[in-house]
Amino acid sequence: MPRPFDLPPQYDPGAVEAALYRTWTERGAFAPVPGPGREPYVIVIPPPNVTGVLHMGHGLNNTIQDVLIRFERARGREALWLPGTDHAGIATQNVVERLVAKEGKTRFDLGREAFVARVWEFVRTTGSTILEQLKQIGASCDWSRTRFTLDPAYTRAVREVFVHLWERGLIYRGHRVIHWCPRCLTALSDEEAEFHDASGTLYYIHYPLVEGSGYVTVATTRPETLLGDTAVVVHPDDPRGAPFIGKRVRLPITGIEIPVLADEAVDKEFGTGFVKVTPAHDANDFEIGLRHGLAMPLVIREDGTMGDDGGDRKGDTAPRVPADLAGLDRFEARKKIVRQLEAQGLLARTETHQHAVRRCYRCNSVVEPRLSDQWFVRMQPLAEPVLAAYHRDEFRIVPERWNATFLNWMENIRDWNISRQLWWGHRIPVFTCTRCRHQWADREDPAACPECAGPVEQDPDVLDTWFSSWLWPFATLGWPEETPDLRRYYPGHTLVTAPEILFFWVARMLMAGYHFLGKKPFSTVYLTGTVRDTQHRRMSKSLGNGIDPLDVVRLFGADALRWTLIAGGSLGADVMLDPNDLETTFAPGRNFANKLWNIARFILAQLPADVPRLEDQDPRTFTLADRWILSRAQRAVTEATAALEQFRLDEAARRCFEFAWGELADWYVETAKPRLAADDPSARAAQAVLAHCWDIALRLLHPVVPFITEELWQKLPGRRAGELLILAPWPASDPAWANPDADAQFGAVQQAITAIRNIRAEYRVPPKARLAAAIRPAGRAARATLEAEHDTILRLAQLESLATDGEALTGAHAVLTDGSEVVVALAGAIDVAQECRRLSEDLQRLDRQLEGLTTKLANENFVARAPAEVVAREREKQETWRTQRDVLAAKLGALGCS
RNA sequence: GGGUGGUUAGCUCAGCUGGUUAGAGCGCCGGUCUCACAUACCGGAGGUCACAGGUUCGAGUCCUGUACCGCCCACCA
Repeated sequence: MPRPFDLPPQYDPGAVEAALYRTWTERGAFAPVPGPGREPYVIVIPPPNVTGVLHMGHGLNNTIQDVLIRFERARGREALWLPGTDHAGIATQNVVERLVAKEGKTRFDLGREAFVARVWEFVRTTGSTILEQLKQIGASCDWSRTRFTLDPAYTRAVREVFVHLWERGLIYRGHRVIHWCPRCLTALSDEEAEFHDASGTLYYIHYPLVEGSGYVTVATTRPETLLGDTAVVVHPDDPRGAPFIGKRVRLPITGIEIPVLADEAVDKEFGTGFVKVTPAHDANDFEIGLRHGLAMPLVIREDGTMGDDGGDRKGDTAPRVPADLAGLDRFEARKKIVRQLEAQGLLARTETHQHAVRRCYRCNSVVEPRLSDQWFVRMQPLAEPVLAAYHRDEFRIVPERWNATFLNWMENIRDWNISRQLWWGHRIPVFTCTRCRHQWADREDPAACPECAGPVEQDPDVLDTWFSSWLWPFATLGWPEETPDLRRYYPGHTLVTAPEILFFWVARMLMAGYHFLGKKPFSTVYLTGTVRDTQHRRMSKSLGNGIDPLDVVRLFGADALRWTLIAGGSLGADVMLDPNDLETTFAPGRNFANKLWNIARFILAQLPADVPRLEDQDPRTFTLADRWILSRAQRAVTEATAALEQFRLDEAARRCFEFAWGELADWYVETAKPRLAADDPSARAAQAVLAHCWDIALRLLHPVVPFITEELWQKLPGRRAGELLILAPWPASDPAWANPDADAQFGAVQQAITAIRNIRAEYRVPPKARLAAAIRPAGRAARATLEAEHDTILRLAQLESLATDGEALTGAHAVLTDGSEVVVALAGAIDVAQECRRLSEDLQRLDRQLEGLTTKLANENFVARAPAEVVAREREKQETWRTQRDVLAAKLGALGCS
């Protein structure tokens, strides 16, 4: 007799999630628990920007990490998920600069010290926002170990690393053309200057010869840089160049004379074969300039406006930027110069040109190549140990397809520009004596020059943000101190991140790990996909196609969000979400949570306070359905575990979903209802099986949908007080419960029920009508099963009576795959023609299949070459189908069908 | 230019080492408020697995090529 349900029929995630999360944290459930035989399992979070706001990319990435950490925690590992934030130099400075701009000021108005204080103030007030948001999606990080890349201890690590590299000659001052962002006013690394395809214009410009009347024509996308040209080059083998090499040409606009030189770097196929050389504003031209000892005048200033700005002028000291162009933005100057060229008849022609333009990854400004002095790290010595370790299989990348990309970058690694002309970040610990010019890197701020005791000044620049993030796997654990955490939790295990920071971060962490600790930082790199909209566009704020994960949490619950992200996309694949239809996108997860809620409402109403234990039941009281669902549970555990071990989170989620909803709720619960109402050993057996399987389902599903499962697990009777599902052991796969016979027999029962339901639907039998039916079993075994399950079939197919003794009935027919025959009595309702059509369609389909199969089995090659078990399986199938076919054919004959 | 991924039902995707009648969710059609759940239940329709070759007894699955979409890298200005 079911008790009244004291839970509402709808699950309200908003009412329970916050309290559950509080319980987990209060009980210290996220902290790693050391113990005998417990191996650590460590994930370090990719630290979000301290100014960041949670977006779907974070949602995906962190849900994956949470699933993995909860799985390993349940498996008994000493699981640590270490959280924290990144100071994100440029990004954070930009945010605060914008705030300051609202007050009508620039950072220069405030001055360095006041501005940095302002950033700190901002970070202190808003810096934990994104971590709080992570809590809302259920992230089970050990918050007691939260780190920030500008923490004092972390800063010591960064400084130690810098000085260490300096002492080994791996940091040097490079004088070359680097990427410069004229808006952020800083240098950028190669990785920070991203290529964007652009449709530009290729301008063909005449450079008149100084002597005589001819000219050479160059092609360029950047006419404004001609002010800084110091040569024209042509390939030495290019016959077009021969008459001009060694001659001098006159720059348009300024009239400055420059030489025509030969250089092999020129591509003869492109443009006119003549290339203008602007050594101070183009990395290639810089190389050419070096080879030929050219002057390298800077003609674009740091802010992107035109102007003489020094450079390596050598003997060439004439002003290069005319007064009417000085101070103009480079793109304005381009237009003006083009007009002037046209006016002077020096613009030969223009054509549209597809090319790639580098833009600042933080503000999207077009980057200006610029001759400059910066600090660089020599990367090759750091890369080599990582490559060697890669080839020893010490770590791996999933999905594997990223290996080629990773290797290509590592094998062609370039030195890393680490200095940034910013104020927010780790100040570069390089000091210079203003008296004797001695320069050194120091772990402590020196009071005076160690050489001459003269006054010292520190390098004004800060380090690239990534110069601190690359230490994340060990600096967060206390390195360079030999802390217990460092000993215990390094190396870590799984790193989950987006592929776009494979070079920025992942590769460099590997290099730092091997260089400074001699060991890998993690064993597996899991590269996630990208979250996109239905048009496959990356979700971004600027496109306005983003979905706020917190909106989803509010509308559908954190589990719904997690479900869609995990079950919706496979390993490393992009996840497509529809920002215009949140309902459709997230309903599956919400519906599933609600389903679990209602399964629980039912089960809880069936279970007494002292839940019968499975092992206390007499095995003879187990029904076919009991044996079947226990067998399915065993399979679910095995398959879900295997899938998670292979990082197939989607597969695990779907398998558990099928177990809970498709197998447990749709079939087992339905078969068990009448037994549960009784008070006898069979009822107790059903209760024990139900409780057991439900417990397994909740444990299996917990990593993906932690809130609803914890909430429902708390309601299960018979647990020790205070136990938490998050800390409950992962279910063991007990092979003793595997039962292929039960699988097959229950499958036959399901088929019989479905066949009868099918007939009812086709003949539009009202659901309330109870019909008579008969089954003629195909054999003795089938008879035994169907007779034993008589009551189940009767109830689930809504029958009045069910005969299994071959009683003749008039009605609608179906033949099951084993040849068992089903007849549903439909006295007046039967339309013989319709019946003939239904059955003959079945027969035709079967004949088609049988024909294919017979051909296959008649093929000597197949029988000889296919594995014996495959052949045997096909023979068995043929046997079954023949039986089914014969029964169908006989039935058609009996009905008098043509 | 090099590398790499995708193309399976109207939509979003599974389909792992080639071997049952290619699956799921959503949507759609028909029927049900059946005492856990209408965010549900029952039944159903819907796919020449992008295209063309090839390997094989057998190909959605392996190979080659083509087309389209995407991502990464790259010093043709």
